[in-house]
Amino acid sequence: MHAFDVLGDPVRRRILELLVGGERPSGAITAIIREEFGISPSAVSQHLRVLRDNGFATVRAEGVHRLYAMDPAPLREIDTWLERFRRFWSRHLDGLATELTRGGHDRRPADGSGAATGSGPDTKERKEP
Amino acid sequence: MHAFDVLGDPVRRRILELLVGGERPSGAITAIIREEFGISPSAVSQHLRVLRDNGFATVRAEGVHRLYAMDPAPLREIDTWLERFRRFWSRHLDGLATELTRGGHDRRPADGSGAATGSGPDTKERKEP
DNA sequence: TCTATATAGCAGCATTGACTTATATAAGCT
DNA sequence: AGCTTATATAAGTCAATGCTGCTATATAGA
Repeated sequence: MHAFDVLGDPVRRRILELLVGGERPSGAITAIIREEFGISPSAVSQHLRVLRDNGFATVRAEGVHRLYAMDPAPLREIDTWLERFRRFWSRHLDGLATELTRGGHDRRPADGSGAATGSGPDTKERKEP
Repeated sequence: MHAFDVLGDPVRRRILELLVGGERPSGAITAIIREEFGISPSAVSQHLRVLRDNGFATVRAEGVHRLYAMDPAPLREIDTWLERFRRFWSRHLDGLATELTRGGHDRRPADGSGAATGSGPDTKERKEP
């Protein structure tokens, strides 16, 4: 599952937001999510699993409780991916306008052979058997 | 469809990467994607639709061609959402360690009543009928 | 040891999403 | 007008995902 897919779910995003404040026991997370989204503890547990399995969170046991903590690694990757687009909104807006108009018309051979500006697909998880 | 769901698909991510270089006709995009992912033109068209419908891209007709361009708005929103997590990896790594340990143990009442650090769910698209 | 609490895992069902194939619309050429 | 190219839409299929309800495991305390 790709990091973006993990973040596609509002419950998982919310859990991460909760973990920004630091470690929390599964039970506390479950209580809040249950109240806000009205889903079962089992469902929450499954979301926690997805977060674990994809490196967004780590767990450690303390007695009966499982303490979840955020692991920023995947978010950081996303941040990196966003980097290439950032020039569209950071810096001066003038620069943006220039980008859009100039790049579009004549810089693209549009024959699809050469490597595109994006220097290659970021992931080829699919097809190409 | 949430912005993260849109980006969950590798084909759509790739298309956006292609659009960073500026406007491109549907045909050119289709050719590249077809080659890299091996999917039909129809499938590509459907991905373009998703990008349009969710504000990631805009189109303008020029003769028979449809020229697609990136619209950075949704990516920017994502960038904003990431903001609250950024302290985990930017700045000095020392700061991170501090965050993790300190926040976890004593700052959380963990009773689920008070508003969490995240000041509320970011989206409640689900449940709560 | 027996019971209660905290949490994870599994089976089954419903929904959603990504493809493919077939068809429609529109521009441009002859 | 009729044909071709470029692109979008419709219908149908299949796999993946999220949820509920049930069950399993483990710690703590009586």
